[in-house]
Amino acid sequence: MRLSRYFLPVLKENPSEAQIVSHRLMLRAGMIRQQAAGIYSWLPLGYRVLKRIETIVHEEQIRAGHIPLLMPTLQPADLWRESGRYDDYGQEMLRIKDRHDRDMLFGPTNEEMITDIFRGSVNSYKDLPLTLYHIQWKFRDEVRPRFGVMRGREFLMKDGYNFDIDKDAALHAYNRHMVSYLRTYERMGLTAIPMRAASGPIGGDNTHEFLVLAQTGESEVFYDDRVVDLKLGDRQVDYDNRAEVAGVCQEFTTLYARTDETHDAAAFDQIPEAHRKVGRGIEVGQIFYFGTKYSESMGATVVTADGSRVPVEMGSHGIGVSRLLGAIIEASHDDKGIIWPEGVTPFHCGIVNLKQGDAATDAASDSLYKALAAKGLEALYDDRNERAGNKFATMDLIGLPWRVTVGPRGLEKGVVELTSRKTGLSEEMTPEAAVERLVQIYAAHR
RNA sequence: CGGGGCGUAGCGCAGCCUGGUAGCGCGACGGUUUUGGGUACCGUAGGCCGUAGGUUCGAAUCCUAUCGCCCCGACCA
Repeated sequence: MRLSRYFLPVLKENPSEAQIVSHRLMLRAGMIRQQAAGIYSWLPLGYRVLKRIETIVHEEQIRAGHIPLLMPTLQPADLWRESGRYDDYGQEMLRIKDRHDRDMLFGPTNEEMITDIFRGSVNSYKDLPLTLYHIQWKFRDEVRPRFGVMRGREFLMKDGYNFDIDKDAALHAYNRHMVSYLRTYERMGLTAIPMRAASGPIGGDNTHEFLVLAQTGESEVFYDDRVVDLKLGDRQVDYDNRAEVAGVCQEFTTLYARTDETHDAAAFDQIPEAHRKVGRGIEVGQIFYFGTKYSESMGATVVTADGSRVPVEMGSHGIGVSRLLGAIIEASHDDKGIIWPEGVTPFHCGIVNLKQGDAATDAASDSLYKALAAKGLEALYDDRNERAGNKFATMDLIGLPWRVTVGPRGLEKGVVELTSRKTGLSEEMTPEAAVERLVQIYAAHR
């Protein structure tokens, strides 16, 4: 993409309404624009990252054997009356009447609807196990939305629901989600720690929240800091192997890690003092096993091998997709701007043409741009007629992980400069070598 | 929902107390200059001063109401 033809309304100054760093940077980098309290438009740069995150979530869910579908944002109230949550949910649920005076609502979650879909088409144990999920906009009418997309009223969420024949199978689904979530966050360059949590109105007694450590987090967290070093890395997990999946979960949940809701001071004190940490975290996902809470109230049953009919065992699992943008920025930025991890960056690299209008630098920048495209790499080419300082500042602000600088000085020697946003270190090399290096870097993020 | 703050140009703000032709910086646009870290100069455009009502000869300014936004707390898959 040529910057001269793109829509990237960056701001030099901090908008006064934004208090925390991720919100400020998203506004300044031209990623979002607020339309009402807690409701945002996603401008092109923000939309790219959002789509990138969504893609990773999809890929990891599908890898785990889960099946995507798409349910609507608007739901009929009757479904919620059936589960009993229409009255329970309270003011957070946005209630709407249609022209025929029917009660509707903007979905804050989809347990009822997915259960309705399930019971309408699934009757036999032979159709299980089944895990369905979607990535769809939710609306929760928060009393006080804040922190930009971190606590918006409208937000994009992946929510999945497993249907299993018995508790063991359902707990395997729970574990499978934990592993797939760990992979998902790692691909985004995040360390998200599974922490035992409280289940709240959703019910059930088995639940973990995934928290990204950040000073601006809304939850207080207590943990053994050795959990931070746990990594899934390159290992291949067979998602159908119950013991293997359970083993990974065991590995990631044995060390103490809890939010203030479930904190146990006595257990915490058992941790060696050097590893005992209290901090704050951003919740970016949660998994639940809740058994037959919804299947019983809504009549979602299957016929078993012996001919009897039983309510299915269920769980639900969520990832805050739009919130992740804020969480990633909170975890990865400096005083100049955002630092995107390679896995979620809106463009693979930036190209800064230091002397726009100069025949040699224009030609070199242009051919570099095309060479990258030929290798499937998307560059944001700053071809504006601006000062170098302005171009560098823009690139730093929007946080592309790599920048190729093309200038007359370097071209005399036949080189361009490849700079890491994260370390700030630059290396001179031929344009061909720069392309090859970027190809290698991104090979690990395909 | 309780407490506090703020609505004036795209962004950041001054002016309000003490009523009298709406300003500054950045940005945008045109030009000159410049070109390896937000350059300099000249010029131009852009505002029902959130909205409605009131007081007054006269309201961005005083009064009332209302809408919106932000922060703290409470709340929160």
